[in-house]
Formats: sequence, structure tokens, C-alpha cells
Amino acid sequence: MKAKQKIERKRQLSPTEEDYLLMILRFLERGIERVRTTDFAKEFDVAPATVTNMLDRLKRRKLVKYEKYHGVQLTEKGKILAAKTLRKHRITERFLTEILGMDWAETHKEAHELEHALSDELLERIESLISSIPICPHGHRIPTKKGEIFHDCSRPLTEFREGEEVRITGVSHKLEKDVRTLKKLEKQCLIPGIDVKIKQKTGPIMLQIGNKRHTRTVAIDSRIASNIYAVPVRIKEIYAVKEASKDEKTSG
Amino acid sequence: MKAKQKIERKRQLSPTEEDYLLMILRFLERGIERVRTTDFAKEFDVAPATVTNMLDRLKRRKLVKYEKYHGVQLTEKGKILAAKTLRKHRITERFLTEILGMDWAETHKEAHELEHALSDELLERIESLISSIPICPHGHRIPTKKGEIFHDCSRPLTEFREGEEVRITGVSHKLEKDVRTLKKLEKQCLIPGIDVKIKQKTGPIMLQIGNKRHTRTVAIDSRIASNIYAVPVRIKEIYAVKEASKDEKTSG
DNA sequence: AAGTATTTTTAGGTTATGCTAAATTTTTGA
DNA sequence: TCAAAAATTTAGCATAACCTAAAAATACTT
Repeated sequence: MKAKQKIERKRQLSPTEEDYLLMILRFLERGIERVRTTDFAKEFDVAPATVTNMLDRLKRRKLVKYEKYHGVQLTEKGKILAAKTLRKHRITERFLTEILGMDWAETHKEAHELEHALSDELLERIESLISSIPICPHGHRIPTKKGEIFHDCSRPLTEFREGEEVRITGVSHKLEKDVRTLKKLEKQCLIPGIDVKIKQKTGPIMLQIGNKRHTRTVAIDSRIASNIYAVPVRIKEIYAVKEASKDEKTSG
Repeated sequence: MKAKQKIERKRQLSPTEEDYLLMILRFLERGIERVRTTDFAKEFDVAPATVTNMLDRLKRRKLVKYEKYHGVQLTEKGKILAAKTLRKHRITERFLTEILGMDWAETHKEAHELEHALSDELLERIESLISSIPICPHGHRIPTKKGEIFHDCSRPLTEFREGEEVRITGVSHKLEKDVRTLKKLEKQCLIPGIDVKIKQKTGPIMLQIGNKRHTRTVAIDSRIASNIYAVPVRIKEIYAVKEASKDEKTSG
């Protein structure tokens, strides 16, 4: 009599599978087409063999193009799913900071837990609560509903020349997880949106922060600096979404 | 060189484990001390053997008192953990209806997914957003932060006598999951807080709804009625939290 | 270009959470 | 009260997601 139906719809992705796809997409945002086994292993702190195993599975499900020994790429199907998850993640981060008043530094971890549990309907409701700037609290663009992602032309602070003026756009995904360091950065005012000038690149990186009147110089370890992304101030308009009114005349 | 630390703190409960504890607590709320293998099997739609397996595990972790063939009870430790989860669940449900404007009928499923992913910190932030009535949208009391639960003296509609006036307090956990029926009930106005009079108990249950001026009679299948809980109007003060101002004088 | 170092895969575990089928215990009811 | 029915457990598998160790492929280096 027991109607054991269990109408399993299209079997969802497991959180782990989602994480893998997400990681590939994040590389893609930075222009890196193929992701290697070791990249995953480091990111997720699992054995390389575990990665191989997972990639095989994702390949069977036609979510990635995977050639043994040569890394993976997303298929169209995988890309769309990944973009949806990334969208979910970043909108959740915005919700956490904007509506729940959570600390910038802590959002990544929380959002990571939540993103797998959030239904599409819930996401839409959350989205309608936050303001419409399409950027997460760490400076990354939020993919569109259709799954479009944006090339992120940011580079690590360490890759700019001494003397260059840059606008901080975000932090690496690795750093995103390091709450302690993020909090320290926040105290030093090194957060997305802030403009800094690279004063010194030998030894600890020296950055000058501030406007004409108040200027401070802060030092950060170069290992940390290599996880902080920025764009030259010259092209900051790309990121100056919803700030157009401030009419920047520095573009000459 | 690879510092594979993975500082596993106190190992958390898995979502499944949480669900089992929660279920026992829900029985406890209704005064049922022991929960049987089949109860779980039906609720979670798994094989009885799976339940046995899980109960063994919970016993090893000292979360339940389990005697083979004779059901389980929570230990103090298990009770506190379960109450915390139940609190999380119900607060989440309130958040979903109150802040995100989600339908009464859909909150259970969503909250169930979310509750396992919500950190304590997040819960506190969410709690501060909702109003302070300690009742979930389905009429159940929210356990306190310390893990106190409340005896639920509601009984199924089918257990009242013809002619009795009762206040609907909630629906069973089984019905909580049946979105279709919940929506139907909502349309008929059969939601927590509403007072009805039992007009007929043979065949489909007939209920009279409304105040002095407008009166409607609705019919519901007795199988559904047995999943709708109510208290005699006489003792409704117990549930009339935050409504004390209405001074009820019917208590003679 | 060949040998060494590095990366990746293969092979063969482990644990959590599910299953089915068969064995066992408890309950029921004539 | 005792046999059939129902509930429960045991035994033996399956799959996901991890692991280690060893083999194989690729990359580096001189």
C-alpha cells in the first residue's frame, strides 16, 4: 500500500559538484580557460585523486569538457549552472551585508553555506530587497539571470608598477575565506572601491590611501597584496556602476 | 609542505541526524515520549532498516536513548540540540513569511532546507528582524534560546465534539509539507488563529467560520481534518500571546 | 633528448547514508 | 495461549565523496 514514489526530478547538483563548477567559472572570469587538478586540490583541500574522481563524474554528467592530464573547461550546460550558483552566492553576500548587517569579512563563508540551500524563488525575493548594484561585497560582478558573466580585468596589486594609482576591486577567492585577514584589511580601509597609490614594491608593499587632504600610508605583506585585486584608476569607470553621477574628469 | 590540518571542530550533526532529533522533539511537544521505527520511516520515506541504522548511530553519539524494538527518546544533550534546530526552523519560517513575503504554505519546505545551513550568528540577525511573537506561521511555539519547548495541547479537529468552538492552532508536520492542501486551506481561511465551530463530524467535517455578522460553512475531508490542530476556544488564552489586551472574559 | 621532478590518474580502501531481503521480536486476536 | 500479522533488526549491497599508495603521463633541465 505504501506508495514509495520519490518523484526524483532531474537530480540536482550536490554541493560539492556545485563548488567545482563554480571554481571553474571563477577562473574563467579571470580569463583562465582550463583549470588543473591541483588547482582544485589546493582550493578544496582534498587529495588530487579526489579531484580526478569528481571531474570524471562531472564529465559523465556533461557539465565539463575534461581531457585527462589537461584540465577542465565548462560546457555550455555547466556554465549556465555555475553562473546561476555564482549569482546566488553573490546576491546572498549582498543580502548578508546589506539587509542583515553582517561583516564584509564573514559573508563569504556564510553565503557559501547558504547558496546550496537557496531555492530560485527565495533568491528572487532576496534580490528584490537589496539595491541593484550588480557587485558583491568583495568587488566581483554578479552574473545576470541569464547566466552571463563578466570578464574581470582586475590584477593583483603586486602586478602594478610603483607610482601607479589603482582602485581596489576585490580580493581573491582564497583571501575571501580568510576572515582574520579580511578584518585586518577592513581596519586599514583596504576594501573594494577604495583608491590607492602604489608607493613601494620591494619588501612589504606600501600603499598610500586618501584624498587630497588626508593621506595615510599602509604596509601590507606582499603575499597578501597578491590576493588583492585592483584596476588602474584610468579605467575605473567600468566598475563605477551606479556612480556615474560623480562625473570623473580624470579620463584624459 | 602541505599543511593538511582540517581543524574539525566538535563534528556537527548531519542534516539527516538533525532531522531525526527534530522529529522526536516534535512528538515530545505533543506528549508522545517514544518514537517508533515506522514513524520515522513514514515521515522521511525511507526503509525501516535505514531508521534502525540511524538510531544506532544517534545512540552511539549519546543523543538518544534507544532500546531495540521499543523506540527512542531524546537524551538531555539530544533535546537541547533538537530544540535549537526547531527554533532555527520556526524562526526561519517567520522570516520567510514576514520579511520575504513568502506564502504560508511554502515556508516549511524552504525553511527545512535553510535550517541546516544557518549559523547561530545569522539566526540572531534574522531573529532581530522579525517581530517577537514566539509562534511560527503554522501555529507552533518557537523554543527559547535555552532550548525550552512547550507542550502543545492542541488536538486534531476530528477529536472535538460536534458543536464545540475551537481555535485553529496549526497543522501537522505531515500536512505542513503538503503545499497543495495548505494553499487550499488558506483559500478557505482555515489558518492558525481562526476560530471555527464543528458543525458535523460524520462524512466530511463541516466547519462554521466567521464572526456574528458573516458566517460561512466549509467542508473538509476528515483525513485532512485529522491533520489540523486546534484548542477549545475556552483555553485559547494560552495561545493568545501578544493578544492579552483583548481581555477574554469567557474563562468562567 | 634523456633523465628527473612534477602532476595526474588508477587501484583499492573508508565512512555516511541510503537500499532490499531475510531473520527475529513483538503484538494481536481467535 | 499461541499462531499469524506487523514491526523491527540483521546482513549484505550501493553510491557519494573522501583517502593513500603506486603507476603513468607530462614538464623541466641540462
